[in-house]
Amino acid sequence: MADGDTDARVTIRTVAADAGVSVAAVSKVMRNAYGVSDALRLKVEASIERLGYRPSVAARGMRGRTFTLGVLLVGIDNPFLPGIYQGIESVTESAGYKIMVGVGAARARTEVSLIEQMIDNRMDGLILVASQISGETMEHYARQIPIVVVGHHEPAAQGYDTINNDDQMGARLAVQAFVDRGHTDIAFVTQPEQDGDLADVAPQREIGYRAAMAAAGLTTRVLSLPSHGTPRDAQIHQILTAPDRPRAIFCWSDLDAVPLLSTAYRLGIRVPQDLALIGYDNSPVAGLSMVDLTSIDQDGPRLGKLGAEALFTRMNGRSSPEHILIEPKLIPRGSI
Amino acid sequence: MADGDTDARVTIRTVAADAGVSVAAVSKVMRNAYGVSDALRLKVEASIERLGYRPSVAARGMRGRTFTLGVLLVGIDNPFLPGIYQGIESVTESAGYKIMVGVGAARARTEVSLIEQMIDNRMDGLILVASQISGETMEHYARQIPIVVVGHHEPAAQGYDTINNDDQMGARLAVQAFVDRGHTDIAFVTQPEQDGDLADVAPQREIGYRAAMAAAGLTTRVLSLPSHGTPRDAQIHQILTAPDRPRAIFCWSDLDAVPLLSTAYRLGIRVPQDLALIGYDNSPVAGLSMVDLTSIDQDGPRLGKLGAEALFTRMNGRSSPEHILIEPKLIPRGSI
DNA sequence: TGATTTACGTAGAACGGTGCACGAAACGGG
DNA sequence: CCCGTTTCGTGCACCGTTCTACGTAAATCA
Repeated sequence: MADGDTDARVTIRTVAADAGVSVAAVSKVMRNAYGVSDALRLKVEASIERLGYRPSVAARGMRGRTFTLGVLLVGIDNPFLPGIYQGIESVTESAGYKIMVGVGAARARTEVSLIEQMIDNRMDGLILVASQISGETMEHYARQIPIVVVGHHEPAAQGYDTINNDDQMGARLAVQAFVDRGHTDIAFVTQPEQDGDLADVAPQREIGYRAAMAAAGLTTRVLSLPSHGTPRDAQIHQILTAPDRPRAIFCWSDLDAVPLLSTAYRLGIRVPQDLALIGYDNSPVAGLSMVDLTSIDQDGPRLGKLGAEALFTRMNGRSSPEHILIEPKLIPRGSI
Repeated sequence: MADGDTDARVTIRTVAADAGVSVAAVSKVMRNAYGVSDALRLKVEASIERLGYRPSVAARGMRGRTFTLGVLLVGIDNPFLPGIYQGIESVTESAGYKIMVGVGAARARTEVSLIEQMIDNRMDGLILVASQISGETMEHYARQIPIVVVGHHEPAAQGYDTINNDDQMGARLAVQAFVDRGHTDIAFVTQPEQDGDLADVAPQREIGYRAAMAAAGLTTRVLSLPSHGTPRDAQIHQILTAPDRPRAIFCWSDLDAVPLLSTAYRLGIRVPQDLALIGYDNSPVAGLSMVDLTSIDQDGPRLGKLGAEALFTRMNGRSSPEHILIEPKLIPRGSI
């Protein structure tokens, strides 16, 4: 805590005057640049300490780096974000970088505006988590600032990197788990793709589901939960009360799998006897004993860590794209 | 989307040159300041549109306002934050302000550093949600930037505003609900206060609990979940397997009430027959049919909305502090 | 019609930093 | 002892805005 109660901002000039050196000298000490003697450094550091000086990120950003990274999250209530964030933070903290978060609310408009906001704040790099933005738009911004995308597939992207779990494999793991338990009537519940965008995780999981079902010689059945129109709860209710309700459901995300389970419970549908269920993301709720939902874990902390590391190498000049895929894992619980 | 593929940044000078006017004129148009003819405005706006110009927040911050607010959140996995955030956003969005979020990880050190980061980024105001920072430190920063605190009691604060639900009343509602159902053995489960700080919500709820118990002529019993040492799960396990396990528990937050319920379920303790439970925050999980946890709702969206509104009036010059308390509500469910 | 106001547009100095180019010592080799 | 290198520290031109002060032309008033 600064002991002074001075309201006037301490600037680099204040420090320079206090230490009896030039402004440039203080700047050099701050950036520990070349050409500073120990004597000078000590003097300046003493003044900085005494005055409680902090450089203005805004001013600094106009020429050099800000040592701030932007992280864009789809929302704030998505249970798989905390793990990723923590993974990112573990890397950036030790590197002395600060993080500012933008909350996208899953609307492309908002996300674009937040990306621009981050660029305008002169951040040094961006990590976009589960972004809804099109590959083309992304390339556009990637020319202005180093970008890494986590949780969105775009394997052909040139200007930025992508870090993902292998969603197709995750889907195969789920189908396989059902098949192993003798199921044949396995449906896939998903949210509809945004304007035909196969890059999102849900379509990827659907591809994996279809492939696995075909390999097992089973017929596919895809149920969609449109984001507009009837409320999500009603849609889920409809799926569960339909006369041809599937015996097993692989749900694209715990985000919908948990409400699905909750509704089943309310309807008196026994799980797993009447309905077997597998979700995706292995959210904390899935692990509660009264929920006990089998789910595919994609190791969020690892994704975040890899994302941050990729961003750093890119910020340090790498220009060839990097597209990493890690292996998901099935966490078996009582719902199958 | 800008159609050009120019990597060079479009600055105010580019626009000025393109429109054939001075830099100051463009600035005036941007801020719709006084002394701009329609002809000039049109010319400039056309250029802005054509070039896809966006002012640099960083540069702008060096003299005027940035139209950016900082929101500091305790964590990212806390279920009562989304509501508050949404409430804040509903106000700021229509006012044309952008939001940048800082994630504090419930560590005072990190929070302070994020506040400084936000000041250094020249944000126009700050909303701190459930911050752990001491009142004294807060006053210090409040002299540098308008601050509103949500979810932390400091009714005597001079330099900043606080917005809260009435945590003492919330606790009374919980105790009353138990008493109405004939309970007498009612314990309060809480996390220990950080360095004797009574300003936090948990101690406030404890005060309310003690008062309500005294009013009902019952003896209090407070069980603490220390954040260090044994893991949270083990502590909960211990409380539930103790020979003198309470018949009813009022838990300071759903954050702990849900795991409590989960462990009870695993141990075969029947709820509410063997154990009645009330949480706080009415998190989405509490409403799931297999959880069905009674909880105190504090109307997060309203807290957020009031917080943002208070911040705006403060940014517009109000200097007298404002301390708002709203009424919480009990949401009865199957756990009592 | 001349004086005064009003409206518009422009220079140019901030703002708080960075980083290049340069000069002055100090150093060291021949 | 002279001259080329280093090593330090400084002056100054940026970065992209805002905003005050000012000049000029048009409009209003007497």
